Amino acid sequence: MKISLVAGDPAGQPCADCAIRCLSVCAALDKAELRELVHLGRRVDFLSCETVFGQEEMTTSVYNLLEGVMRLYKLLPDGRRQIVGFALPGAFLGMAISARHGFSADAIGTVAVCRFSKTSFARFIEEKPHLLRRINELTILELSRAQDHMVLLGRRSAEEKVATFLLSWRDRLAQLRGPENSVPLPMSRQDIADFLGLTIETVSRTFTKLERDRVIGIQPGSVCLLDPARAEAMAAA
Amino acid sequence: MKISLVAGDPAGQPCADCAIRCLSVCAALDKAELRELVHLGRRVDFLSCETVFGQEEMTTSVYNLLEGVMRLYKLLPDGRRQIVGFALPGAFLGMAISARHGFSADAIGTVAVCRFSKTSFARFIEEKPHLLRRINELTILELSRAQDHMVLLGRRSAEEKVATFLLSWRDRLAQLRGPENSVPLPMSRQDIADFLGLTIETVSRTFTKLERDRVIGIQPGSVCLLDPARAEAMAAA
DNA sequence: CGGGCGATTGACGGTCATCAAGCTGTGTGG
DNA sequence: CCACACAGCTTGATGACCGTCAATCGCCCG
Repeated sequence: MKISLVAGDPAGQPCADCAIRCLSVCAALDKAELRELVHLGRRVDFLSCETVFGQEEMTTSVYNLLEGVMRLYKLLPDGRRQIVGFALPGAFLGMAISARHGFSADAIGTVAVCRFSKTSFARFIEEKPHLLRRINELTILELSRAQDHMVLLGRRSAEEKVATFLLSWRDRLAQLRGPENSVPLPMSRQDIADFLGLTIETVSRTFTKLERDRVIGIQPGSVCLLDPARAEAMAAA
Repeated sequence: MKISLVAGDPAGQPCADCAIRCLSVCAALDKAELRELVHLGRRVDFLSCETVFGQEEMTTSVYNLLEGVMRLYKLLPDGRRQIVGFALPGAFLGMAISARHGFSADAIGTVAVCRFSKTSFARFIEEKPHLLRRINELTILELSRAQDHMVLLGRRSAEEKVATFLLSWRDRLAQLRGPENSVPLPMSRQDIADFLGLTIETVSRTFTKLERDRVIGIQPGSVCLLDPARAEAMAAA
């Protein structure tokens, strides 16, 4: 299952005809700036489950996600995992105050990123308020998603969690590929569980319950939203 | 219970000798810029439990918290509440992409803020990359706190939640007022419960359990960390 | 003294985690 | 072509943790 949109030629003009430019941080740049940026960044590909960067590693690079989906997660010392988000093409990752990454990021399916050295990107950014503003906007958007997710984790039942997840994942995909009632789920049940603060068994049971109630249809690698209205009602806003 | 640090004279020079300037977004500004900013902002005071801004209200202003503590929370249609954070002096609130606030903010105890009209502040910010960078840093810090909190909400037990909360709240206060084993808790048990994704009863029971175990001492309006090491162990990193 | 609010404590039950078994689809090798 | 293995997912039985409901306490203030 690939969520990918085709990105620019890895060799030739990575930026000029980059398919996700309009979504990404680069949307803020003009042609001259893009030409400058080409020399700083480098396309890197990752296979499924490979780690792009790990929690506590030094933050040497920043990343622009071109194709694929990534899971961003934090681990507790005893191995419990919380996925703090899924990244889609256009996401800008690796910005951190501290010298070390606060979470790990790895590929769900194959992934392509544009990697920049943190220092050269920081130099590039200086005195480019429009780019800074764009980065700030993305950060605020991420923060707002995080706040929504706190409500989900702290105050919603298992059923509400699953319904909310399916709807908001559908909406995020719709922004990339247009509206669609079939919702691809490239991540595993375990990933979904670790995102929603549940166990894999509860996620599985809730999926089958939603299917019995004719709210969704379960297919390998995706679900179909048969009754979006009921799903919205279950999500309880 | 007041966490306040004295802020500048509301009449005279609100910025020049503002006690929290070094903590706030204004730390990025030089004297000339501060003089300019004085005319844009206006000090506003709030009584306990008054609302500074509400979820879904238009974002007409941005706020710099000068004194006091605020709770930031989201409500579900059925009234369930999740507190997404507590704001301390130096916090910069009200930045949002959307035209409406994503959460409500109200005063815990008396509060003083510096209020700016969003549009005039936006104009002031233009072409001030150093200020923009400072705002971005605060946003990233907030995002990082949100991610930590997602782990707490999704993957920690009640006891771990409470222990983690007490330690991290102590650490935040320490940044303002210096280290201290007595931890003021200006917020109610209900606030703590809604922050930790628990009920008030569970919070109360967990507090008394920690007291029985000689980890904390409970006083009206604060707790004393008797055994910080044990607390750290219970928090499980 | 009485009212009221916040916090605490207790009894009980439900939701979801845990443990364990079975299922399904895919790839592999005989 | 089929047996087998394996991983991911589903299903079932059981119980713990924490939510719910209710009573009580402590304190402040009128």
